[in-house]
Amino acid sequence: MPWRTGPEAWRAGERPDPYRVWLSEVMLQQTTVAAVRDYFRRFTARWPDVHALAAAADADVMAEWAGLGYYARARNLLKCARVVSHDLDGRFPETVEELRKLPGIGPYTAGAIAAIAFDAPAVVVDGNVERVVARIFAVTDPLPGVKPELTRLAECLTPQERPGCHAQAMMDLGATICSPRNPACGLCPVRVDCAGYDAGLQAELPRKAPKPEKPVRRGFAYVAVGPAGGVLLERRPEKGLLGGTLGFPGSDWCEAPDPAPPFAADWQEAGSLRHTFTHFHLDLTVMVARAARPGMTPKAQFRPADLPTLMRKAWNIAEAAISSQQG
DNA sequence: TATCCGTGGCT
DNA sequence: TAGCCAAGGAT
Repeated sequence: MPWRTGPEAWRAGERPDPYRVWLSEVMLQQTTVAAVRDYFRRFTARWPDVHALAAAADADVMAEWAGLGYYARARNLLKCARVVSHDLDGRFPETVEELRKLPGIGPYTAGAIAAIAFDAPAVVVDGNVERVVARIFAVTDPLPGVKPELTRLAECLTPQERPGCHAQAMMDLGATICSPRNPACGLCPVRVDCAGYDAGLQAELPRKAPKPEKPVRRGFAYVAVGPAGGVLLERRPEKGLLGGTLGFPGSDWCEAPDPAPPFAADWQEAGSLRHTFTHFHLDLTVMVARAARPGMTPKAQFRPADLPTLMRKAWNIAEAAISSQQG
């Protein structure tokens, strides 16, 4: 993501490709640059422009996104690519208002695309900017309630001149020097204007409302392996947790689930794992059986990397159990 | 306005 | 190593 490495990439006057800006900003929602980098490279290599992505099969995009999380982003990414490709002649809108109408583009992403790709005077407020602004103005009220105030203050700082450069600089400052813990105030170019630093509050801003604790749910997953090494997979419903991703059949996830084998077989317990989602912990018991079933994915076409992380963990446990059974 | 969405890195 | 933490959009 060249335009995220610093202002050098577009100081010469060239603008980054809106398709790449959009793709990277969607990937960067709730996700670090380090986690995104390889995914971005693979997506742009495989689908170099919005028309190519719009023409991709849903399953291919979901497989390429596997492991990155928040799978609604991948579904909305495809919807958005198809609108831009088919209805907008492959051109992304240049205003925040029009960008906001596209699937998966909210206030932050619309502002980021407008500012970075089109150098529009958009107000771009992500978590980094919220932190920088809270510190500069020593805002002590907690998020998320104080977010509108932080947005207003960020707006005051946005210049008419080179707004894209400013947006980029604010996010870079937050991502590097003005970090969540142990901010490097000694290196900070705006320390002399920072009320948070003056008050000695920089490390504890922005304040956040306490989060509710996560309940523990339990569940069973069933990994059936055929004589030739095929596995039984199913695609999850479009909506809800891990929506649209591939996985193993299983039980409900709740406080006390009933076992729910997809068919009768000699199911053996292979092990269990804990996986933490946004709002609960899941203790998953992995069951395995040797069995031939119609509709199995052949061994040669099964790539664990195409699964979301939870199911990849389940596969690792199942595979270890099966290979030790074989001796 | 509140709740639902994953993951990986850090401590 | 287990828990904590960071961080946008949709509904």
